[in-house]
Amino acid sequence: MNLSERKKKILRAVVDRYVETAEPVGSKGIASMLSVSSATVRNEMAELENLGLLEQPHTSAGRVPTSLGYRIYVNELMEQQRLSFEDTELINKALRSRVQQLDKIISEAGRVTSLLTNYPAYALAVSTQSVTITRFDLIHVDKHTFVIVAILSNDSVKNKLVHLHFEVEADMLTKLAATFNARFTGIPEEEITPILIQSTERAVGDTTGLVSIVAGFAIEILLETKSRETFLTGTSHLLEHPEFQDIGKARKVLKYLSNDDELLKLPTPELAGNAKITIGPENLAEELKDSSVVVAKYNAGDNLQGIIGVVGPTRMDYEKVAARLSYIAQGLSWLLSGGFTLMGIDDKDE
Amino acid sequence: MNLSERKKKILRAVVDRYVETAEPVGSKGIASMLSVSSATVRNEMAELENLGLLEQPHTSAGRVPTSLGYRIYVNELMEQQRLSFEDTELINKALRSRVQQLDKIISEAGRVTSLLTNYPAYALAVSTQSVTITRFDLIHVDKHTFVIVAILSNDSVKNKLVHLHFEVEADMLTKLAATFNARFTGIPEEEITPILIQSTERAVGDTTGLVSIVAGFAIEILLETKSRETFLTGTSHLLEHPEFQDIGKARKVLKYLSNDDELLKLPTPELAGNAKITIGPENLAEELKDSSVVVAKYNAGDNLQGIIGVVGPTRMDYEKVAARLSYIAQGLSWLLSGGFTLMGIDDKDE
DNA sequence: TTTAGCACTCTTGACCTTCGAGTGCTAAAC
DNA sequence: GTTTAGCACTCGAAGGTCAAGAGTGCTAAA
Repeated sequence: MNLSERKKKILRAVVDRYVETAEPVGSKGIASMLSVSSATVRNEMAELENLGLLEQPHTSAGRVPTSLGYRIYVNELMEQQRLSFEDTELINKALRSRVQQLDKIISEAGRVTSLLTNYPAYALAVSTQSVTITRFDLIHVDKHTFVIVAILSNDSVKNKLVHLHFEVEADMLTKLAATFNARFTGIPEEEITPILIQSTERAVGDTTGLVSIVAGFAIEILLETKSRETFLTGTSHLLEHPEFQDIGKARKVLKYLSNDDELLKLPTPELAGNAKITIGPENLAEELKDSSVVVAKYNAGDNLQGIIGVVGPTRMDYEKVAARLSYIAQGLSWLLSGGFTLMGIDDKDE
Repeated sequence: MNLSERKKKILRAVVDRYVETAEPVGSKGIASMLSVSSATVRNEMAELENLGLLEQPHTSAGRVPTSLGYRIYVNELMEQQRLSFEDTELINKALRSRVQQLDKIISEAGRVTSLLTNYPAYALAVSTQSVTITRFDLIHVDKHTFVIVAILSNDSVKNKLVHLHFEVEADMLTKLAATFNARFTGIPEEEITPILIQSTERAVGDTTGLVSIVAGFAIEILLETKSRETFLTGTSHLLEHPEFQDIGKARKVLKYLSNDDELLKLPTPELAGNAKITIGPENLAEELKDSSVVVAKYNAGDNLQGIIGVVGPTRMDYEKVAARLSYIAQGLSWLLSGGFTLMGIDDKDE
């Protein structure tokens, strides 16, 4: 869109002021900022309204940006904001927490996102590639107990402690592990069929159900890694914003966000680190037609990537939110894919 | 409290009706149920009001139960409700889901609780006893890779895949595991000191940092099991109830619930399975003085117990909520402490 | 092209009125 | 002594009116 410099300034001023005050902005306030008269501003505003960038809630009110107006603002007027030192420190600290479990880190990232933006935040982890088991180990603990350890193709490791009501020898477990390594590695969940299980039972001469136990575990963890994890935090922030004083609206959005399946359908940016902004009616979901979504992608190793995002009214400080989100996503990418640390060693900085 | 039969009937009727309609109940409606005149009911109601069990929002309105009124209702008038077949089936199905990870089961229990009660639900898992590691195994995967497996005193198993930038022999890992089993088992996190780590390094002649890696992992998981897990679901349900049409109230409660630390302070029932009800001002938290909390405890083995609960307005169908919550808590206890199943075998009923 | 001036529009909040549900009280009935 | 019919009374909810004020569009002058 080709706007004169003055129109750009006015649009920018309207957006900034409306974001701050949540009230329609009149020509007078803007006029003083540009040192022109209010009448001039009114004329310009009328043209911006014709272009579909501004609108009036009613004839005798000030102007409010339309979603198209926000779009222009985001595409052409917005600048890359630098984060304050306090903000980056807060983010770094949250991400550098001691517990290094994947889902803890991700949910923590969601928490800090919500904290820094004052909007509800969600965080997703999505595996992009089908996972298989690359190795089985069976550890004999005592006569009635052993541990199944499975190493997955995405380098995560899963385990389960099994109590038996019959006895089992370490030798038997070693043999069984070898068989599983021969027959059950490198195959997806769908190929672990009852037929395979039965033929394996015959092969090792198992009548106790041991094979079923281990195979069942294999199925379970493969299914589990397929499933996506979602975290939602800071929902109460939604109610702080005047556009959600209408309980009905707030409820609609909150309900939508509580549904994990819907969260997975939300927009996804192509590039990691860069924030993607979806404004009002640009959202596919009916429930979000009045809301905006800002998301950023992070990479967590070859097999996993994820999204963090916030949801709020279209009247949102896109500059600030996008900057924070990008930073957090970049931090996550770094932490999860490259920045391996020797645990317990480099955290003397607490 | 010693009430005449008729007063009990009237109190019960007022509570039931108010729970249903959310509007102050007048003498007329009650009168028809007891086949007396409205004037009689009015007299009785006036006495109930003197006793502090009912109150009027304003002079010319019907009556509403006070928190004391609800308390009497819960203590003396409420009956044990049986769940419908549909409800029990729904609960069973949710708890019997395929993925058997502990936190998944617990969060799922929260989800179904919220679904069945139409209130926000929370679920906590609290370990009651200090956990130690009972056994280490180090599995050699390839020259640069191995897996640490630690079995804990509460029968859970933790692991981590470690990539090294130097090479390591299987023999070394075997030796290291033996050392850790000798020195690091049965001790709490506080006793894994830098001094212990250094002396262990000298004992096995480790200059590569391997000992630090394994010890760091031990510290991490011991810290992690100490931390409590909380899950909150169904927050949007709160907004469905007329007492939370006031955004300010809703926000206060939602914000309170979003704080994990606060959730841990909520009331705890003594007996597993039995629901405990805390009404309005009985709650210690200022934020919940207008709300009620119903909680039930479940046991999950010797070392772990937890709470599931719902939060809603004092105008709550305590009978229904308490029954559902007890059932879910009992189901969880059974599932997590006793009812071991051979995974992947007994779920043909899907 | 910009600006001062002015009539016009529309929301907001204050204030009033009406309506009706429900009450408390009194006196009569059982 | 208890119950009930009757009636005056109270108070909130809903709707209507009105004045104030913010902001606009338009016109005509600078």
